[in-house]
Amino acid sequence: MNVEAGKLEDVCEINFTDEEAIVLVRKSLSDEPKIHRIAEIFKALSDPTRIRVIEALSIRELCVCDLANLLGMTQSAISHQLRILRQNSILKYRKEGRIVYYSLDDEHVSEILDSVASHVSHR
Amino acid sequence: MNVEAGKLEDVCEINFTDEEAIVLVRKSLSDEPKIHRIAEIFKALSDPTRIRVIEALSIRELCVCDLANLLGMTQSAISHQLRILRQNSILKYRKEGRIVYYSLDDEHVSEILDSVASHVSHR
DNA sequence: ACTAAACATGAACATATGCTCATATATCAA
DNA sequence: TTGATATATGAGCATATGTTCATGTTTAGT
Repeated sequence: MNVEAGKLEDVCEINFTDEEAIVLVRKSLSDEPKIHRIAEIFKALSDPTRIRVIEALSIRELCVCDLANLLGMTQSAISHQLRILRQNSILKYRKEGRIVYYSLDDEHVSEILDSVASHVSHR
Repeated sequence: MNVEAGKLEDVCEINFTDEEAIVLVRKSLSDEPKIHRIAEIFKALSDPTRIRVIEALSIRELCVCDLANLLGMTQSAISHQLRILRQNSILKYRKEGRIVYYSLDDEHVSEILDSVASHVSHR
């Protein structure tokens, strides 16, 4: 089919909603880069291991070793996941000698997680 | 390596943070089913197409046909994505003859999206 | 009853994801 | 300097994801 997004051709034969309204909705959509950035953030939060990491770090900062210990995973696995969270500005870190301490970069993230957690709860 | 999650063995040779604190953090983590459910919700929100759908439906309800038209995608592709959002209680729908109108199941979702959108913006 | 329209869904395929394993880098201790 | 520790990262592999294509289901119109 491959309809271009900008043209508003008929996909179905009959247009049930008025075209004006659809044009309005289209204008309200975020631009592509922003849409992708938003999806990326959600993707960074879409893994159980990474949720556990965030929950843990919302209590206190922890080093990689402690996180691996706490979650019963290898240092390598945790380190890979930390990189994803770091790259999405969800975590920050500080080095103290050989030890790297991770913590939440922003309380905002904690709020978003709580928000989804409560969404999950009352259903 | 394969350390068990419940045991708190040493992953690194030295335990830098006190064990008491780690035990406390562990207790504060959500249970496994809830963690997975939370990750699932985030996963449902982790695709650009689905973000566009949600943004559109946050303005007004739309039928599958309109959504396909609006986003320049095939009816099949949209339908598959709608199923994922439906199954995660993010969308609801009502039938009117052959037409199926989709809308947000909960304004909560819209708030979460806005929250992440603003998180993305000021960086 | 028959045809067509609106939507749903299973199979297939290309790509992405998360872990393991091996190894690299950086820092501390002796 | 040498060896050990804490962390990071690339390659590889099994599994998951998003789209297309073909087809099924339901409803409207004639």
